[in-house]
Amino acid sequence: MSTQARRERERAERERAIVAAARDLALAEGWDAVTTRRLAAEIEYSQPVLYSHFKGKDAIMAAVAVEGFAELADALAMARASAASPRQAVADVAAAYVAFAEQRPALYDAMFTLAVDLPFATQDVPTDLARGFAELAETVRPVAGDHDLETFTETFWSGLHGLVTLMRSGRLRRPGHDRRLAVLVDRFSR
Amino acid sequence: MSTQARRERERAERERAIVAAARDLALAEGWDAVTTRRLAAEIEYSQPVLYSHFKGKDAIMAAVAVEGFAELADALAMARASAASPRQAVADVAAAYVAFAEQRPALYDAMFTLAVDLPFATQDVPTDLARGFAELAETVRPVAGDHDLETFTETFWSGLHGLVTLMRSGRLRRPGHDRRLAVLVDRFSR
DNA sequence: CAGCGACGCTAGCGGTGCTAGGATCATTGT
DNA sequence: ACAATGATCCTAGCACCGCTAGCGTCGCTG
Repeated sequence: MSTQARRERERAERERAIVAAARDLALAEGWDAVTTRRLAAEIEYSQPVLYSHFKGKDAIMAAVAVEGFAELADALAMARASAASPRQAVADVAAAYVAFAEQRPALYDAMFTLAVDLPFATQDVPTDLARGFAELAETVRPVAGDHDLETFTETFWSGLHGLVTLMRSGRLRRPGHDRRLAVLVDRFSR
Repeated sequence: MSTQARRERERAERERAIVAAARDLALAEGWDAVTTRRLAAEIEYSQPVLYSHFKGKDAIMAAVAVEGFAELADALAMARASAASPRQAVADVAAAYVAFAEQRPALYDAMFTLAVDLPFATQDVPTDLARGFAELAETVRPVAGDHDLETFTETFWSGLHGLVTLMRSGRLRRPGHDRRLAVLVDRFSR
């Protein structure tokens, strides 16, 4: 009976290895470089093994994204906790959000621009994603005025997301980024 | 000598047909359905002909995107011209921007999320794109306060872009969209 | 120890963007 | 008038993609 336990452990370990390999490869060379063949080679198994763990490549990307949600939530929480004032918290959290997206572009893509098939605005959204959103909401709560907090937070989030994606895709030039972020924070700090 | 003129005319016509076919196919079935083979079949030529007109599929998408810039600029200009007040203009232009993205999602994708290789923040940006940006800038000029106008416009644009992309990728629910847009407009109207 | 079931492999399917090479046809020079 | 030249467009194919069918092997169970 213990051999079965070992097999299950090995299987879980292999699943972790798949997600880790996908994540590392995406961070190093972008998602285009993450093919099922390379992934299989990386974990030293054959290609079909991937499909005994995940429904397809999208599901693997979704798993990577879920890991990213936890990291982002942590980063936002840390920025909020160490801010001197509520208004400063907005600026710090915004900066942390943008820094996360800039330092882990592939991770950010998996979370917010690719892999559409993971639950977002439904009932069972990943808890770490909800945590990140809650961090944003608590951050802007003191400056939301009489706006609906959820709506206000979503709009602020959209502003951050727009800045990140437009800059990373070359639609906005790198210099000026700090000023744009400052404008956004200013507009959402009343 | 006139036969050469005819050939050039036919060639230009064929190039227009390629872009039109790509555009129609993308609008009808999304960019995933736009393959070089289907495109070739659509224009009733063989696949390699595409490559005598464009460097690759990305270049075809870029051509479609450039057409889209003209449409967007027109839509924004019309919204701005018919607005009753400067503040109303901000709301109307924002609504026009979002409506454009919602009604022509494939076109919007080509313009702002895919096809990275077209000139954006460089010297020779497509004139229609510059026109669209100028429309945005003139719209927000009365409400920009003492912010740098270009920075202010870019940030407002980012907010719109974020709303559009997050909603279209399922990260934001459809209901609440109007309220989010209202919050954004409110924040950027002083 | 025989039978069975789970597991992971090889091989392959239908598709992608893109290109090499040859055939065809109009234009040009003699 | 005819041959050489050049442009034009097609067939065929390359290397790769995500994904799957089917088989062999190995270990557990009766």
